[in-house]
Amino acid sequence: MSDLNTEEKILEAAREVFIAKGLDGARMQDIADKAGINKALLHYYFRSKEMLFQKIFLEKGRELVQVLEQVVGTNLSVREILAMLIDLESDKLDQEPLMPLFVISEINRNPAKLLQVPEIQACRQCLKKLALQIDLEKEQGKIRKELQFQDVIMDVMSLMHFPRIGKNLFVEMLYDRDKVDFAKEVTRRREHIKFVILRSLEP
Amino acid sequence: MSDLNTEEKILEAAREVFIAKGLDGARMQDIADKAGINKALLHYYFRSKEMLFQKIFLEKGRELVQVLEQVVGTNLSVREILAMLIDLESDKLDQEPLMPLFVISEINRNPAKLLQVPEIQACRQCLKKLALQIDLEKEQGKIRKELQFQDVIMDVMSLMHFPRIGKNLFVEMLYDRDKVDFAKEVTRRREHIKFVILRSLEP
DNA sequence: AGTTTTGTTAACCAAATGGTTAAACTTAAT
DNA sequence: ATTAAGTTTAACCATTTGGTTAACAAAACT
Repeated sequence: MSDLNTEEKILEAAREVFIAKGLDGARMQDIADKAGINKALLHYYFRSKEMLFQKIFLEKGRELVQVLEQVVGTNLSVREILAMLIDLESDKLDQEPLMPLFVISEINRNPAKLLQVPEIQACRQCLKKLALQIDLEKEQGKIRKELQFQDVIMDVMSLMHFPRIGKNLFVEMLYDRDKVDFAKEVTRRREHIKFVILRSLEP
Repeated sequence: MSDLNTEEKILEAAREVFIAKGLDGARMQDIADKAGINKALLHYYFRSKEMLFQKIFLEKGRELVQVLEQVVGTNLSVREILAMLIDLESDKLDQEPLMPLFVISEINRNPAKLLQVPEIQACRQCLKKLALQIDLEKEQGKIRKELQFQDVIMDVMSLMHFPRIGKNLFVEMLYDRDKVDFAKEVTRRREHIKFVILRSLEP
């Protein structure tokens, strides 16, 4: 942390605190402490809590749809796209598993924020392409006719994100709290998710 | 609201405010206003914000695992149990789609809270029964051998909860914001989820 | 009817919190 | 060396917020 310039130190601390506590729970003093600087510097660099928060929220909002956008942009088959999506998204989530919970929580507190992430509209466009590709493969008999592309996307996102954001609950309910290595379980689930998703495509 | 006694009015208002804003974002004054009473009455009935919150959190924590516990307690086949779980849980979530987001967010802010919901331990026991039933049906060749019971549970919960808590994001990304009836989409998805889950069991 | 208990309110309080200010320190240009 | 600009800090301020108090009202009890 100490080898970063002040602005980056603040941003890194803000990421941690906002993601862990949310906008309401985050304290400017905590961010300053974690960054190892005086609280007034936060305002010197970012004017207000709201503006600092906005920086982080937009950044993480983008990240949330980035992989999806990236992977749909390729010219692969639907099955290849989905498998790639699962792998890349998993890699990213392993770094910051609670990031989607942060973004979704904040969107629910104030849905208008969502519209300030233009990448979501861009992603929308990309997804239309995927919808076409799915229609095509339906015609070719490769994908079951009843499948809606919205469902596939929601399925993949759900299966990847929800176990991570609900980690504590699932560890307590489904595993032996002291013995389980949940990170390993999540890694193992990659193949399971691919299996479930790809099977759901079969005609 | 006005036909309830004061204590129930407070609890109902607290449910709404805590679920919408979380512990940190909730204001005692907002709860009092929504209940139509003086703020001091909140403390008269529940001593502190923390204690009022605890009441709601425990109640909702219980509700989150209640259906699972109830349905696993029956003597049905695994497929019947899962189909029933999806139907009952959907009915409940239609009433309060953001409740799981509330519980999970608060658990992440303070994981120790989780241990104060004894129903989760009870649920744990019930799930062992389901695990045995799954093993049995694996022996009988009804379920694919590689399937782990933890995965089925996480799959069902994920597919049901995540689209609801991410509603705003999904509507923006996948649908025509102005035209879509997301409630209808969620209802339609019931059958889709059953399909995906039941297919994932097939040997 | 009178008295005690329970319920309810307005006014108030102390702590926390986001934000400001003015001075001090650092760096680089002149 | 002097100045000017940018950076950093301690002290301070105003507001919000959870919580308290004391007086008042309404039941419940005698």
